[in-house]
Amino acid sequence: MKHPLRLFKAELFKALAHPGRLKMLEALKEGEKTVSELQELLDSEPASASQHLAELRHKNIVHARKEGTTVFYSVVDPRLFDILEAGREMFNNHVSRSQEALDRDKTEAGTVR
Amino acid sequence: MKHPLRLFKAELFKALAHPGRLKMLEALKEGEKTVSELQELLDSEPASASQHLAELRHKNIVHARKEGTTVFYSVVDPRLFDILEAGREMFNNHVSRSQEALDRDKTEAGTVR
DNA sequence: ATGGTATATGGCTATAGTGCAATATCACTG
DNA sequence: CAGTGATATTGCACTATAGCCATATACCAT
Repeated sequence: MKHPLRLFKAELFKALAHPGRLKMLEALKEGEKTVSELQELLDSEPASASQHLAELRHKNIVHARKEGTTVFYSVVDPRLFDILEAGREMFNNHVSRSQEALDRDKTEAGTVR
Repeated sequence: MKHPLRLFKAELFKALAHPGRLKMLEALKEGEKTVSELQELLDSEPASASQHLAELRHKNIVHARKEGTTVFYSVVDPRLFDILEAGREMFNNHVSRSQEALDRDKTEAGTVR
C-alpha cells in the first residue's frame, strides 16, 4: 500500500463526514447503546442506521456486542471523542471569527473616511 | 438550520476525507506554502489540487494570500493539527490491536486444547 | 411466527479526475 | 510603452465512481 496512515485517516474522516453517524457516535460517548436506541436518533428508516453502523463497524470505529437478539454498540478508541471535541472547538472559533468580522465591518461602515 | 454544529463537523470531516487534501494540510503544518508547492505533493493535474484548495477555502479551513501571481495558503485554525494528530494515534492504536489479535491467534493455534 | 438487525438492490445526488479555456501578472523585446 | 510570451492559478464541461436513502428481503434467537 502507498501510504497506510493517510489512507486510514481519509477513511476515518470519511466515516465521520455524516451528520447521522456523528450523532450516533456522540451518543456513544455516554457508553454502550443498542441499535434501537441509535436508530431513534436518526430521522430516517431503521435500515439506514444499520447501514451506517455497518460502515463504522467495518472501519473498526465501533464494536458490536450481541446479547440475545439485541446488539450493543460502543466506540473502540476513546481518542475519537477528542476528534469530535476538537471539531466543536473549531466550530466555536469559526463563529467567533465570523462575528468579529461582522463587528469590524459595522464599525468601518460608520467611520468617516 | 437544524443543527449547525453537527453540520459544520460533517462538512469539516468531509473536507478531511481525502488523501490529497490531507497531504496538503499536513504540509501546511510547517507554515505557508504556495499552490505550486502543494500541487507537487499530489500526483494529479494541477487543476485538481486547485479545486481541492478551493474546497478547503470555501469551508474556511485554509486562508489564501495572493502576492503577485503566486498564492500562499495557510491553515486558519491550528486546532486542525490536533485532529490530524489524533487520527494518527488512532491509526497506531488500530495497528497495535490488530497485531495483538494476530499474536493471540497464533498462540491459540499452537495451543493444545 | 415475531422481534431485532443486517444485507441487497436500485435510483438519485455528490464528488473526483481530466483536459482545455480564461485570467492575471511578470519579463522581455522591439 | 505596446506587444508577445511564459508562468501561476482558476473555472468549466465532461465522464466515472462513490455515497445516501428507501424498499424489499434475509437472518437468527426466542
